[in-house]
Amino acid sequence: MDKFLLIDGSSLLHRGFYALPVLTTQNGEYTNAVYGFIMMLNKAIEQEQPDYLCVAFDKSRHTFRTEKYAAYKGTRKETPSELKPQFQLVKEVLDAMNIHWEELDGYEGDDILGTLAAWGKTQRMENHILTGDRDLLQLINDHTTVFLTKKGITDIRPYDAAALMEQYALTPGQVVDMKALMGDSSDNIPGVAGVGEKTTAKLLHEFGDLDGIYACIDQVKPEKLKEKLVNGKEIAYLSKELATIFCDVPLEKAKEIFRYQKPSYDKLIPLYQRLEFHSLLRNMKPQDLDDSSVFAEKQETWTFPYKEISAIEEIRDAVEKIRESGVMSLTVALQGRALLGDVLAVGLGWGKETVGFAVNGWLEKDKLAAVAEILADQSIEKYVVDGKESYVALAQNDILLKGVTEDIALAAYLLNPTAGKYTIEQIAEPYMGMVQKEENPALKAAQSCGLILSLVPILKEKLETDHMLALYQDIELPLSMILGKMEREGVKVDKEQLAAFSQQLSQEINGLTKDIYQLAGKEFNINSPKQLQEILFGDLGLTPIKKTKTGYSTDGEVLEQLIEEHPIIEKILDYRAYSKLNSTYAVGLGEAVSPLTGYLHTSFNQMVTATGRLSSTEPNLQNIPVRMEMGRQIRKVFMPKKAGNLLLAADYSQIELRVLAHISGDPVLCKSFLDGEDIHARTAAEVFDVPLSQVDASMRRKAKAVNFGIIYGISDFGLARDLGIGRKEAKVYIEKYFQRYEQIAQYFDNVVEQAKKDGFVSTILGRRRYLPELASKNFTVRNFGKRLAMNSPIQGSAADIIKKAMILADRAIREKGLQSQMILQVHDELIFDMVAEEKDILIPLVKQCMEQAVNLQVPLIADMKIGTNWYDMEKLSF
DNA sequence: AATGGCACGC
DNA sequence: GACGTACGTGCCATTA
Repeated sequence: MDKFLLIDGSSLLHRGFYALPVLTTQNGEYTNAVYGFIMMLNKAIEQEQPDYLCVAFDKSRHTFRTEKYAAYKGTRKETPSELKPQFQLVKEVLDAMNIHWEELDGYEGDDILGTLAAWGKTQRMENHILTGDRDLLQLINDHTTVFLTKKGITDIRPYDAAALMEQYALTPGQVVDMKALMGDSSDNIPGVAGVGEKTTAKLLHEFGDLDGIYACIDQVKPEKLKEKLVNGKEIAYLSKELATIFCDVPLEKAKEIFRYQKPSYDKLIPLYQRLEFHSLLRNMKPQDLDDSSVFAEKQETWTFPYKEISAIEEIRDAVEKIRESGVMSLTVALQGRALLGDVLAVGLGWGKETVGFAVNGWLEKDKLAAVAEILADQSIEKYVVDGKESYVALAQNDILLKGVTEDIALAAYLLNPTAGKYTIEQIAEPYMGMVQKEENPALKAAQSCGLILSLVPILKEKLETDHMLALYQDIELPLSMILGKMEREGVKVDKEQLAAFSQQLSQEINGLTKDIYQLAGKEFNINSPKQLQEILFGDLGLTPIKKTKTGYSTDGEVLEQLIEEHPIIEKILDYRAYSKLNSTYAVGLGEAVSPLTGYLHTSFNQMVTATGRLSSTEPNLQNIPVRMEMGRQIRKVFMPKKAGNLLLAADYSQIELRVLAHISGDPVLCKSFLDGEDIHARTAAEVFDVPLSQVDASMRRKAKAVNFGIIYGISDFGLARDLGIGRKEAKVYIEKYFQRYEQIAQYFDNVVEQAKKDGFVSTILGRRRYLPELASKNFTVRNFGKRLAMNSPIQGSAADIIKKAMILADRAIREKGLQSQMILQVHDELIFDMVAEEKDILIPLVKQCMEQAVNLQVPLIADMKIGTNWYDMEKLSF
C-alpha cells in the first residue's frame, strides 16, 4: 500500500520555535522554527519513506469556525514577531525540496489534513499524519495513524485506535465529544460549565458520546451534573461542532502533485547557505548531490576521506606521518567493558587523513604494538572520545596512553550534562548534523577520527563562550586519566569472608521465609511486590497506606506504619534487609571480583550525572552499606592489598552546607562554620530560639532534617514526613529557618530568578546545568525546576571541589614518589590504599589537598580515618 | 528487553 | 490547589 505522509505545518513550526532557542543568521533573519521544522520533516521522511506527502498550513485566523463563534481561538496570544516571518521562509524551503504544501482561506490546516486523509483512504493509501496537536487524534481510522510529537523535536509517538484507547481511554470518535464536554482552553472552546476531565471520562465511558448522554439524560446522576448538562446542551453541541475537523475542504486532489521526489539541490543549497544551516548542509549525502554544481566546492567541508588498512607496514607508515604531524586523533573500538581490554579496531587521524585497522584478538597484538610508541609519547597530542575508556583498554594490552589533550566526550558532557550519551554518533549529530552509518569497525574507527578532528574546534569554541574551558582542561580532562588509573588499581576484598557472610544471610533468610509463610497461611514469592500486596492488603486485610502506579505500595515506609497491625510485617522488613544485603552485596560483589587480579574494579562514570558528580558501576562501590550495623559489616571485606598496608578514608565534613554558606554569603551560617560549631545544633538554636547550650537531642535531630532539606530544596510536606510531624509545624520550622538565615533565602530567590533568565545554573567552577523545567507550563514540573535550581549549584560545586582535590592528591603522590594509591571516590570521600610507612606523609598531604582545593569564605574540613579494613576505621585527630 | 518497585549510598 | 528531597545503580519480578 502506498504511504501518504500528511504534515501539520503550523503545528510543527510552532513546536520547532518553542523547542529551540531563538537563532538568527548574521543578517538577522530568524531561523529556529524553520530549522526545527526541517529536522522533524527530514526525520519523518527518513523513517517513513513516504510515497506521497503534503504539508498543510493555517491561512488566517478567520475561518468558518470564527464565523460561527467569534471567540474561537480568541485567547490565543499574538504569534511572536520572531516566528511570523518564518512561515514564509519554511514555504520557500518546501518549494526547494519539491514538497507540496496547502493552505486555504476560511479553513485551518487541520481541515486540510482531514480532507486529504479522507481522500487518501479512497485512494487506498496508508495515511500517516505528523502533528503536535492532539485534536487530530479524531482522524484515526484503519487507514490513518497519527504521529504525535512528544518532548523535544525528534521524539515521535504513533497512535492508532488501540494506542489511543490505551493512553487516553477514548475512541477516535470520542475525541470531539470530549472537547464538547470539557472544552479546550487553548482553542477557547467553551464546553459545558463545571464539567472537567474526570466527569467527562465518566460520562463518555457510561454513555458513549454526546448524543448518548442527551438521549439518556434522565439517567445522569448526580442531579447537579444533570442540571449542568441540560443548561449547557447548546454550548456542548456548538463546542462539538467547533472541535470537529471538517473533511470536505475544496482542494485539488491530483495524486501526482503529492508524489515524493528529491529536492532541487540547486535551490536548496543556496537557501540553506543563506539561512546558515551548516549542519544540514554537511548532512547531505554526496550521492544525492551529483546533480548539484554547488556541491563540488563545498564537499570538503563536510566529508573527510577515510580508509581501512591492515598490513603492518601501512600502520607503520601512518605512525611515521603522525610523528611528523605531532597531533593525532585516536579511536579505540571495544568489545565489552574497557577493563576487559578486548580491542576490535583502532582509528588514527592526522592532518586531513584518517585510517582504521581491525584488531582480531590476541593474534594481532603486533598491530597494537606498532602504535604503542606514539601513544605513549606525551609530546604527540591525542584527540579522543572518552579517553578514559581507551586508556583502560589499552593499558590492559600493556600500552600506555599519554598526551590526551582533547576529549570530545567530556567536552560534550560539559556543554550539556543531561544529553545522556556521549558516543561519537551522539556528539556528531547535534554539532555537525552528521549521522554515521559506517558499520565496519575499522572504517567506523577511521571515520570517527575525522569527526573528532572536525569537532574539537567546534566544541572548544563553545566551551570558551560558555566559560567552561578551564573546567574542561584543568579538571575533567586530567581527572579522566586519574579515574582510569583508579579503575585498574582496584580494591582488594576477602572473597572467603564474603562467601561466609552470604552463607549466614541465606540461613537467616530461610528462617524468615518459613516464618512469613506460616504467618501468611500460604507460600508465595516474598520478593514480588505484587504477590506481597495481595497477601498483606487482601488475605490479611491490613490497611493500605499509599498507592503505586499498579497497586498498593509495600515499601519500607508503609511497612513501618503497619508494624503494630501484624507480626508478619517485622519479618518482611527483616527479610527485605537480609535479601538486599545478600543479593546485591554478599553475592553481587563476590561475582564482580576479577578472576585476573582478584580485586574489585569498578567503572567510574564521569559523564552521567546532571550535577557533575561521578557515578560508579559494575560494581557500584558508591553505595556500600554504612548506616545500618548489619549492612555495615560488609565493609569488613574491603581491605588493603598488601599485608601491613592500611586503608585511609578522608571525607569532607558538611561540604554541601559549607558550599551553601560560601555562595550565599549568609553571615549566620558562615560564622557558625568559622567558629567550628556543631552545625545542626546551631541551626536548632536558631530555629527554636534557644541558646546553643539548651539545644537537646530532639531539637538537634529536627534541625538536622531541616538542614538536609535545605540542601535538596525543601517542602513542608517532605520535612513533615521525615520528622513524623504535622505539615504546619514543619512549615513553621522552614519559615523560621529562612528568617534566621536571611541571606540563604535571598540567595535561593536570586538563583531561581537568574536561572529563569539564563536557562541554566552554574557551580563555583562554572559547570552548567540547563533547566528547561523552569519554563514548563506544568506547575509541578516548574516547581521541580526551582528545587533543581537551588540544589544543583550546591551539589555540583561540591563535586567540583572533590574533583579538584583528587587532581591535587594524585599530583602530590606522584611528586613525592609515594607508593600509596587513591582507589575510590564516594562523592565526599576519598579512599586510599596506604603503604604503612607512608602514613605520616600521606595523611597530612591528602588532608591538605582536600582542604585547600578551593578557597571558600568558610574553612573546608576533611576528617581522616585509617583502618585495616573499611569497617574498623579509627578517626584521627589533629 | 524494558519497566516498575524497592533499597542501598551521598 | 496541583506535587510532595537532590543525585545515582542494582536486584528482582513482571510484561512485552
